[in-house]
Amino acid sequence: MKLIQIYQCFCDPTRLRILHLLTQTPLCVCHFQDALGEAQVKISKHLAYLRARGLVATKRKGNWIIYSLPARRSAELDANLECLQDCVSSAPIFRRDLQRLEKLQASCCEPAGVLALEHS
Amino acid sequence: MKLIQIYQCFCDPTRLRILHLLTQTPLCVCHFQDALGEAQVKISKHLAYLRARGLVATKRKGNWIIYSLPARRSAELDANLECLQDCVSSAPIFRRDLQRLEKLQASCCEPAGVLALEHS
DNA sequence: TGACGACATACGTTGACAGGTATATAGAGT
DNA sequence: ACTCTATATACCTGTCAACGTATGTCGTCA
Repeated sequence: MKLIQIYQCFCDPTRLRILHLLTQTPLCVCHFQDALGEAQVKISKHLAYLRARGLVATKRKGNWIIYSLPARRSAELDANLECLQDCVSSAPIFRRDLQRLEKLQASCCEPAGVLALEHS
Repeated sequence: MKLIQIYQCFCDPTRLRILHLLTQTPLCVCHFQDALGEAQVKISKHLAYLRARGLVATKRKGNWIIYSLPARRSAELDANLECLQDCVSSAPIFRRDLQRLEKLQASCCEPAGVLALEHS
């Protein structure tokens, strides 16, 4: 049951924060590290978890690996991501993540991560 | 984070089926047993799990214990239950659960379970 | 080719949870 | 008081996931 995998991915705070950022823009690992303030291993393993279940897609860009929501998503995933957005928009942790992300914009892997939308 | 608990509850197939039935009507344990075709222990433990996290409420009625969605629900819970409904309405397992439930209606704990809506 | 940076993976530990078997509780009816 | 029925809980086992530490991989650039 595909739905179950979605909920399994959703039931960890770190993964929820990751997915929340991804609904805004594709990102490389170091952006997640900085925006969430978590260790590289932790981020990397949660991303692998999400990837194994098809909730995120990857694309290499030089030294960096850009994570994004998959281009073609199931109706279930779209519905739940939207629902997540609604539930989360007011929560302080998620707002803070977003704010920190915005302050990073051009720092780390340059425009690569944040502007990947236009390039792809 | 309350949201996490919702997703934790949602990430097991049996619990998902239970919640799906509860969006239709309050039910006693034996109704779940029959509709889902699962053992009493299994149902009972998943109900306890849901109850511990506030996703369901209970009410004693003679020999039976009626489970229902809590009267006052958080916005998050409501949103996710609605989303679940949308995702699940076409899935065969869930349809089958509902059909089996309908055939049980007046059998087990009489009107107690299914009609609890009107009594409360 | 060698070093460095970004990211992934192996390994070990710990804790949570799913499932089953067996047993307890609690109300109803006799 | 005893019994029956509905439901819950204790205990055990296996699995999986979270986290940290250490190490591997793979591009890039000199």
